[in-house]
Amino acid sequence: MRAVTKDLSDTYPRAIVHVDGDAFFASCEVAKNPTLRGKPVVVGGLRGIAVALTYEAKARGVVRGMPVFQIKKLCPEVVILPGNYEFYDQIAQRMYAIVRRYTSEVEEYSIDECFAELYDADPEMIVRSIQADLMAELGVSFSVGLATTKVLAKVASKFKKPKGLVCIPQGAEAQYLTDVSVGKVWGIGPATAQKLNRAGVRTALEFAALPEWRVREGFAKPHVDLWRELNGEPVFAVHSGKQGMQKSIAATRTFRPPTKDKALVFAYLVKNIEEACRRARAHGLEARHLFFFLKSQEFQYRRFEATLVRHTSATSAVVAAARPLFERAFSTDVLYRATGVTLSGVQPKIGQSALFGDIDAERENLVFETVDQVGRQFGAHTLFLAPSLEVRKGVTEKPHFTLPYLGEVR
DNA sequence: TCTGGGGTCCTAGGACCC
DNA sequence: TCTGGGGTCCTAGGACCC
Repeated sequence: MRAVTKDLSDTYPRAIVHVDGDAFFASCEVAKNPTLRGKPVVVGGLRGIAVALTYEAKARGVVRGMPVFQIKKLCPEVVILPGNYEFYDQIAQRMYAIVRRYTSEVEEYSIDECFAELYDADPEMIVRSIQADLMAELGVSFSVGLATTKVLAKVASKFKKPKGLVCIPQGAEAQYLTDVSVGKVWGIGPATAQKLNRAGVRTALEFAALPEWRVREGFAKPHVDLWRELNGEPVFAVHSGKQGMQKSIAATRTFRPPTKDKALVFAYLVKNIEEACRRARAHGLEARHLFFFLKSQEFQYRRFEATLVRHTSATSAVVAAARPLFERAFSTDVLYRATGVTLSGVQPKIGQSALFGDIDAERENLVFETVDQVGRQFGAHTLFLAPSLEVRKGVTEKPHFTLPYLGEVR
């Protein structure tokens, strides 16, 4: 224990916190349904593989990415749940709000993580309090790390999961980095880990101990930045507010089997556009640029982009921009396996007054507000554009009717 | 694993200009 | 122009993260 009278500005010239959910999706399910507590619980995602699992499931040998049928064989008593991202997002919003009670500098890094910067005299006491509040109010446990940089705070929060509370004051870095393999450091992926291993660097401490000139000579800027952060020099800022704003919205889908059918490929593309626009509207965002790609069975990409006539989140406007590009892009002798779309140049939707006079925009907005309302009431994608009908074979037929800007709708 | 889906950032190299 | 050395802007794609 350090003497309580010690001046903490020496130990934390900057106090960066990282808060990280423990088995987050699975924990949320347990918080919602307490009878699951203590049981092996798995949240399954696409195509029936585990995307999150409780520590009880982990203890029985279940791992992320394991197919559901295999999990059931391994552990018949396991509870498998489909996953409810909207609910997890609600818990995440409450998590951010709790951390904001202690500082306004909060970066919403992902659905189960945030960074924050503290300016208090005793940051170690504050992080204990944050962690206790999260546990008490959400019923979900978080691991919390405190250090002098973002990269070190990440090391700290990961150091003792679950329910870990690890503080790395200035000067104590080495003891925490010595057992961390270099590939586990935030920002070092497989390619760089391999390169470092070939150079004889295996742990985070060995990387941090390299002389600066070697790092600058052998690596690009991102890894020089990491090296500096591991050595306690703050490079990465905590991005709160506008800086943290989302810059693009993407929707991509691989289809099986791959196809040469032009109408079908276009239908998938329209479906992706619908999805991206729906999410943009849900977040009150509008986009200025459209990017899309067609991906062949050989993983060759053809990319296209267009600037939209104005900032918009109207599906019809985006489809209208995409259609002529698609017509030119599509090749009849290529086998396609996926399409994807990205809306970029994203900004919050401007108010009615600023749009005053733009009748087209007003009407489009109105139409899609209706679409979203119907979606909320009857399930997303109850209404959709006629071209994407191709991908909905097998869906029960509904009476169809026509709406302005949407064309034929079912 | 024969290769999911949603994001961000950086860099190498070509085109173009002086 | 038989051609040196820059800047700048753009794009394709790599690398990484959750």
